[in-house]
Amino acid sequence: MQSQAKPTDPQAETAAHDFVYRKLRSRIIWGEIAPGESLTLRGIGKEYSVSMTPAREAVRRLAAEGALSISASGRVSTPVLSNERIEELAALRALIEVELASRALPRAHMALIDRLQAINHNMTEIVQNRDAVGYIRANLEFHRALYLRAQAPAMLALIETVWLQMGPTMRALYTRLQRSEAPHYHRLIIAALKAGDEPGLRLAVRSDVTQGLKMLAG
Amino acid sequence: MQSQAKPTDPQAETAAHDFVYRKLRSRIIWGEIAPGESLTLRGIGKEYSVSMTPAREAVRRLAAEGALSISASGRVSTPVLSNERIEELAALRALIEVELASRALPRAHMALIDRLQAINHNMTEIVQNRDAVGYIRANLEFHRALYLRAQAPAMLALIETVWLQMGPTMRALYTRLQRSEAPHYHRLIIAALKAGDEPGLRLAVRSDVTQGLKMLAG
DNA sequence: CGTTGCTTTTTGTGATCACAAGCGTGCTAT
DNA sequence: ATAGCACGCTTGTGATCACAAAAAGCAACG
Repeated sequence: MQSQAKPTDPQAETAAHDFVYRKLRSRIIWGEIAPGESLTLRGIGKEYSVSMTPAREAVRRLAAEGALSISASGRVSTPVLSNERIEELAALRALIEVELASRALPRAHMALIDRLQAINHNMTEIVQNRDAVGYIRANLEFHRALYLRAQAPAMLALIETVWLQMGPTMRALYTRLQRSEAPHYHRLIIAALKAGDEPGLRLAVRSDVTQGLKMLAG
Repeated sequence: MQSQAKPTDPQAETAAHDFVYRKLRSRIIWGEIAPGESLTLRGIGKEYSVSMTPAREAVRRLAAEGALSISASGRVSTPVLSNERIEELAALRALIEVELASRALPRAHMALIDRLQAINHNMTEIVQNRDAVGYIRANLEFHRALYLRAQAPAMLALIETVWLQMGPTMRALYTRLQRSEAPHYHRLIIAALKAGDEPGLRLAVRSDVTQGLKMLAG
């Protein structure tokens, strides 16, 4: 029995390809998939109970965002980043995130600062549990919460594609590193926000973003 | 008679979906399609003699890059940008292109400067012919030639997606504007390159990129 | 004359299939 | 024992179809 097309909704709940896209995207951006790990369309389809068609569309979309790489023969895998590429992506993060933070600063209310502090507090616990995925997840949540205040959707979308590209590599980096404490630059960010200190905020964000890179080079 | 699959090559020449993607991408980035213009999968397929499948994949890829927007019901059209979004995209151009130019500077040979001058010279002719598409095309060629020297593929890829998003709107802007001369900031860029003047180069690029925006606001 | 209702057409979505290339495995020959 | 080759399985690609929803065209009514 082939029930053809979507049995119930068109894309009211969310289309199948979009559902698969979101699921995969989360796994990638949170570093749940190792760099260079390969995926198959049929495998993805089976995992989410859809046919190859929506799986293919989700994969194409992610590939367009740099979250997946497709070989010449069409094989799908998470990208393995060279050191040069990591440096570039970190530079992009520094460039764009500093701008976002700067734009968010005048709009930062107390509620935002409270939320950032709460997230940051959670991170100290996560770190003690040696939970790399949880760490990345909370870290992104921290940055996203801040940048949302910038009211700059295009910039936010762009920086998220950069995060996406770094996802698998970040996980490899963090598990190798085993941090012992929450990022202390986050506290500098919060302090600068409280003080309304723009230069300090820019520096703190830039430092936080490029800090991981130094460990890689060292 | 259904000849199923690709009759000759797998993706040796380039897969059908990739072919369609490239064609559409060119048309969009050069401003050959007006903002808000709508496309259909069957129409695209017919235009390039392929079925809906590769057309759909090309469209998804372009949508992921922001070159096309897809309505809640799945309808495909070129995006209509709000003024706020244009300002954001221009800010992103300024941010990233200044960085790219800066990285290209130490690598800029005489051959590059000659090429930039040649492109710029062509633009004066194109302007007199009132050829908006040709203008955008040459302008992008100018910038791309410069940024290629930066040896920063991730940054270049990112900025190209920004250009893509602005494509249709740029055309609307330039036809409305009817420039009378080639962009004079290009000459400042070339001069700064020759002199090895980094601050001057950064300022010239930033001015060139944000100049179009001012006309919009005025 | 405009508006509301229904019917027809258009359009995107997802499943399925045939096909070809990739890739690995195991066998054979030297 | 190792190198080369052939076979089979895996995997991506593209065409086609059935379906549902949205859009457009059309008619009848206020």
